[in-house]
Amino acid sequence: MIQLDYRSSVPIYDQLINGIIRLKMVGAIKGGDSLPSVRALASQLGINPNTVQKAYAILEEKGIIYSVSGKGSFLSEDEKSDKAVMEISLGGFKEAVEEAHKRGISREALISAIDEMYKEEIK
Amino acid sequence: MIQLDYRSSVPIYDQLINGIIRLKMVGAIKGGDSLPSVRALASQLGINPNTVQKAYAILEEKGIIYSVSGKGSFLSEDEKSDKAVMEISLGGFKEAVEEAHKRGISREALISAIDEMYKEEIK
Amino acid sequence: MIQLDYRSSVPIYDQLINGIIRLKMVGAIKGGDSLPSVRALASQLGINPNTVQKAYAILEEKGIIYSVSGKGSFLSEDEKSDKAVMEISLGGFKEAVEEAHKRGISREALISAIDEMYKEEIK
Amino acid sequence: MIQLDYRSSVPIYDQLINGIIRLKMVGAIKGGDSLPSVRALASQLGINPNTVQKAYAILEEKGIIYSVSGKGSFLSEDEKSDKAVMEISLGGFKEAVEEAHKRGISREALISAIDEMYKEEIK
DNA sequence: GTGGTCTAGACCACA
DNA sequence: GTGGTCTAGACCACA
Repeated sequence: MIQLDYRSSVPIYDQLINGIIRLKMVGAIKGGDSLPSVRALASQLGINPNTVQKAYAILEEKGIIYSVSGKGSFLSEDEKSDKAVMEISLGGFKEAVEEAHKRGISREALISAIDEMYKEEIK
Repeated sequence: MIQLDYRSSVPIYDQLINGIIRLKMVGAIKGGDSLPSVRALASQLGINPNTVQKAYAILEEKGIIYSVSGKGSFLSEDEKSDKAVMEISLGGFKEAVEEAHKRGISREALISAIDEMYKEEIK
Repeated sequence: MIQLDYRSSVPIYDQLINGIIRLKMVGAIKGGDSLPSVRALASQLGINPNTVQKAYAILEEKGIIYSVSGKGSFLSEDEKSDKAVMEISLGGFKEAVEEAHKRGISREALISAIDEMYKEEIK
Repeated sequence: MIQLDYRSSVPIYDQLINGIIRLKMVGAIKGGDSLPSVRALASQLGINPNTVQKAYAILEEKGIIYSVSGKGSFLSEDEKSDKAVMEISLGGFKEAVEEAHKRGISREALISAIDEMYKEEIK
């Protein structure tokens, strides 16, 4: 299930993208699986179909899913998809590292922050 | 000096905040130092005074700077300030770690990404 | 045999039309030959008979095939058919050339692109 | 100026993308130039701002333009942009060549079609 | 039913 | 004013 945070400044379509990528990363869904239809997911989450459409379109453009008109949307199975998923997953993290680096935070400080968080199972 | 990227999707006022925090982190400025006036900084960077004002207001709210009417703005000296600086600096990073963790990315994968980036001096 | 790509954004009925035209272009089928019945082709390809019907209707409209009630569908034999086949085959290509020309791409750039692709046996 | 064909099956946002790329290819606009605002272009063309927004978003994603909130949209100046423009420009043409190849049309037939069209200055 | 496109119109952050 | 997001709702081709 995808959990949306309407109060977040992160756009809903981005949260959707993240949610689907997360489901793939943790193995809840895999290549070839069909995704809920645009309308079904929209009504299930209580959001507008256009918003789901936007998320699906971006995922398709990245090669992570493919959509067939009149049939539905499916998770891609090829390598390219896995690579794209990994890239996006690490993308946000890398940006954060870059930002931290710009602020003069040392490699060690970052690693100890990670250790601390993983030790407490995050938060 | 603060370098702005007008093409970035990061708001200018956020870039300003980041810039001032960075200057403090790397020791270029320290507690008690005076900051340029809103107008001076705005004209120096060629941006709108409102934007500088917004950045200063947020920094003041966090306790990182303080303003004295008719005198100007100054970097705070107390511990609270240092903590706030560190918190903001690490804040975005921690969120990214949490997101990565949710996606099932291992601690090791994150650290190796950091190592790779610091080795190449970021990017 | 006609190979369908269900993931393609090109409609199935268009792929069918392309497939039949290709078979004629390469000489695998020729004027007078009978085509599989709508139902037979549909079941063989695992698609909806409506889709095959649509493809046949368009081919008939162009004069490339003709249907005889109770007998089936056949490839036309007259010149008009050959011309239509060529026209359809080159149609999309000519549009692309026109578009490229509008964009200021030179004749030479187009030809070198073709050479490159044919050298690598396309893609 | 960008000419739209509402009867075409090519989506309006794609026609917009093509139009802007064409203007860049022929040198009518160049790196650094500002584009009309989303709203201005929409009202000028008599279409919905969302449609222009979609075109701009895609162009930005390809690195061909960049948008600054509150400022406007601008043509990128870097090499990457030029490469993307060329790629998209030739992209449609290459697809057409591939399609023609699948249909068994020879390299020579394609080239003679090009020659014919360029001789008559297209159409 | 399914994805894709488009309009009309609102609201927000930013400059 | 400017880009960006989102909703509500319509219409289309396709299967």
